[in-house]
Amino acid sequence: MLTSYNKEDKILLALDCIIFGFDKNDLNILLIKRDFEPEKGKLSLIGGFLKQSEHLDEAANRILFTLTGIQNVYMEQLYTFSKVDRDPGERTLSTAYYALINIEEHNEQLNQQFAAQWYSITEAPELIFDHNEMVDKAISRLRRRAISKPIGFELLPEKFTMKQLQKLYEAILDEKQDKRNFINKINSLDVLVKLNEKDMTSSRKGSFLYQFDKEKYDAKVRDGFTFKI
Amino acid sequence: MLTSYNKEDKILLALDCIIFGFDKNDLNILLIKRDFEPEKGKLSLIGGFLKQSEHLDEAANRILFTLTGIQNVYMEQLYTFSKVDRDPGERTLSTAYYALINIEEHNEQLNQQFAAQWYSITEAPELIFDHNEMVDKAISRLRRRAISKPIGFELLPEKFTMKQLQKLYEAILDEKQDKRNFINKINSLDVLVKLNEKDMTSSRKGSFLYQFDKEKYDAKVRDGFTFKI
DNA sequence: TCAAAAGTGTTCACCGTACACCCATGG
DNA sequence: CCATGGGTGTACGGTGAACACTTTTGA
Repeated sequence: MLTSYNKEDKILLALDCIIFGFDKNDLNILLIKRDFEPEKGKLSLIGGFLKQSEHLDEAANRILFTLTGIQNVYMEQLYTFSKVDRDPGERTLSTAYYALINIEEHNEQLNQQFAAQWYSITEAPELIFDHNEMVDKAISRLRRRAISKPIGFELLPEKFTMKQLQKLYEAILDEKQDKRNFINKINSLDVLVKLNEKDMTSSRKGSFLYQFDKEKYDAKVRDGFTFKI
Repeated sequence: MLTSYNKEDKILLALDCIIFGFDKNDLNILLIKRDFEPEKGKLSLIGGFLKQSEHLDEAANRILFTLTGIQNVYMEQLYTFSKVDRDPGERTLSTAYYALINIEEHNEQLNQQFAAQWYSITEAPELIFDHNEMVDKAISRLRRRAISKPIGFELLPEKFTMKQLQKLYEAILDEKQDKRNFINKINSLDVLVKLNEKDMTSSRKGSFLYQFDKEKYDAKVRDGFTFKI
């Protein structure tokens, strides 16, 4: 029947995930020690190969789940890397995805069941292949997204303090924020619910907890609102 | 030697180009009537397949050149599309690229040697497969890029009038610009050279021609400047 | 009572936006 | 001399940035 594509080359398509987590002060990424050749023993992003009948988004979720037990998190396709010699083992392309996860919710299972470990992006460990390039691109993308879409909350617990939110944005944007201006800005966006509940772990006075109100945000967006930090 | 990847699936990787041109008032894209199955006779983006030992960027340039005779133009990778049934002929992925070209410089050869034809993006012709989705994504990307990077000039002749530049941005952003504010903004960026030369085709008085000064722009960027329209 | 973090408003400079008239020229 | 598009400046409101003191409470 359809024969027109027969002469074309088929290629191995890998998929690598840049998994971001936020831990009090720093943006972290999840890395594993590669346990097979080539480059066995070196640090690497979490990755795998696309299957014949699989959407890239599905593959990204499958690989993430298989290697970390994590599922149902924010993921977005980043870029497809195709340097001919990027993997010395064999010619592969790799489509990179990045994910945002709440570290607290996933830490235990990660440490116990899997070899994955968190590294601060400020340490910038050396990775195999073109994975450092992937991480750099992911960080830039995250920066641009985080100021124009409410995705930062994916990195925080459900309930968080203003201070935590500020620290998060300072880590993402790599620049200090003015406390009052930051809070004023967040409040003017009017997409958080202030809870009648305080976090008492950080001070005697305690600080109020907030929650992102997705319904309110969606309604405002339908009404022409744009999130902007 | 290295055998660890052997069991993985290999997949056909296509590449499609969204080629933008600007013609007086409208943003156009270059399309061809597909002359092979499946979907023979329908409108399609310009595309081809990635070869085993080829970088995607190279492939994009090769395909563009082969099907249009165009080379050395601005191109950027957009996204990799992977719906399992996106091509009814066979399972393929497609990485989309978009290109910006100066229509005038390329029009003749296009019309004569190739089957490619320009269509206004406002007409939104129906395309095969997921190509409409690709075009939509390319337009959004172009919008975001054009206001933060000086790529719009790629769509204009080397020498252009302020009016042409304004029309271009109106077409890209799909919104009318105020003449004085637009010119003020452009002038405040200070990256154009005003030539001692007028375009006499549009009025009795004639309008001055300008040129983008890439050296000046690069120098300013090194100095912390960011282009912003 | 004191140490430590939480919480809270105002002022000012700058930028984006709205807006209308004169100029130059060829026919 | 007139019709046509080219070219120019200002005033205002809103937004972003700088900035310091009071409150609460557990030890």
